[in-house]
Amino acid sequence: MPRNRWIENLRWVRTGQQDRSRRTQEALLRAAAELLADKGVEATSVADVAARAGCSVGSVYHHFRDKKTLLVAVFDRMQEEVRVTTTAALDPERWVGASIEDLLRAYLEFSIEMARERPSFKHAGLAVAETEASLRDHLAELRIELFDGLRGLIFDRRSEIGHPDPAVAVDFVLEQLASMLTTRLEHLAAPTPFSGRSHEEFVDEALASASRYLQLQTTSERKR
Amino acid sequence: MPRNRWIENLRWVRTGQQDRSRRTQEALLRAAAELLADKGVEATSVADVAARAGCSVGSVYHHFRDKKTLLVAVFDRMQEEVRVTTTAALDPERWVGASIEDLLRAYLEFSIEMARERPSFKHAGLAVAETEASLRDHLAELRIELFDGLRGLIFDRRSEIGHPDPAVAVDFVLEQLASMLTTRLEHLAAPTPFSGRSHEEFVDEALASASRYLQLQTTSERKR
DNA sequence: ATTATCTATAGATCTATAGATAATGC
DNA sequence: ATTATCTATAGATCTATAGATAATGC
Repeated sequence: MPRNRWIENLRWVRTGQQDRSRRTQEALLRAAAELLADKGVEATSVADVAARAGCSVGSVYHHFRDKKTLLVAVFDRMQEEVRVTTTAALDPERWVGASIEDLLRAYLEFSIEMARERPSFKHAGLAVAETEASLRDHLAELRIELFDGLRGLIFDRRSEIGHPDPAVAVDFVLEQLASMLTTRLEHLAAPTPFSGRSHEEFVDEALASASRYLQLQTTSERKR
Repeated sequence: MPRNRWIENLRWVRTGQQDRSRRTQEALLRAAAELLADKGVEATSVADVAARAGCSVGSVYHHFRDKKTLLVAVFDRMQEEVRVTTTAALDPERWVGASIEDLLRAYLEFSIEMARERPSFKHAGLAVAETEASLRDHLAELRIELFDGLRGLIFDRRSEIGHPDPAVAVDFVLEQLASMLTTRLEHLAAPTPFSGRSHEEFVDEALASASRYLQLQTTSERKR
């Protein structure tokens, strides 16, 4: 137990002073990330991580105070990458001239792309977050940041929306798309009605659905 | 290792010959189900289960060959209840006179009701299934049975559907609703755009969305 | 007599540490 | 001289079993 509440969430990660140290630490974080993605938190032992990183168990504990600290470090790094990417993606400058449908399509396609590049990224994160409240909170903040940003971009274009209550409708559509992405991209996909179909077909139908529900009007329609 | 492949999936659960035995077995299954729902597979030890059931560790191993056999027994029982309920629910006789919207509403409301009654039912099942392929397969079969049944009932009413490709559209809607239910009813719900709103509001919007996407026509519209 | 239960413990992991050994860079 | 690494192992779990003890019902 830490002596006072000001330091109870401080986790010690040693900052190496030799080149060798940084290489080992990097190897450990990388190995841990891969094993977490493959096998989950419980099945990944410190000895496994050390072996995959090509060093000893003792060395792990030289760099990280305990196992949890190592896991938190892995996930913190992942989260930071996501945060930077999200912030850049949500810059309104990037979306000048885009319609709501363009925004939603970009959201879907980018999410699918990310899942293809790093298959178990999200799964590993959720697994670690399950045992560590502070990470769960960080993850929640990230999600809120993403959805707030998207909601804002869409709301700037609310003249396209014919639905009588745009505030409710936009939230509903975001939840709808996020849920379907989760189902579609999750680690071990169970069979679902649409799982046999291609990502392209999925994106098309998802946009058709959102478009009809929001009652989106194209620019030409609004001009009339 | 079993001696031949014909018995390699046979798991031994002793059938008690005394009343006392059946009571203990019942208590063990019940205790295990509760602990699995609360803490997940890895965090539930055999000693925990024994303690909660009010008996000893040795007794657990009298009834179940090993820990996995106990978990499988717990989940098998859950699955059987689900299967019976699903089969009864999908009987076409029950739905004479129902519209597609009635069917979808019933699906949503029943799912929400179930999750309220037995909060961690599904979560526990998925946790066990993750470590046991045969259960994963059973679970997949159950899902397929549910979706095939629903798809059939809806297709019997396809004259209500205005969407140019009803086969695709029905699959898409089922996936959409199933995904959103998963998001909404999952064990530890993360914050989502729509998570602050009531179940009633959710059901209304989900049906509005499905109805617009499928281009459902009411009976009176079709008569015209 | 048979079946069910309990106590106690062996054996397998896994986390974390202590102490010895090797590499680094001022 | 300092920092990083390794080897070996203590201590904490957890699964599963052996053997003794208690309850059941023919």
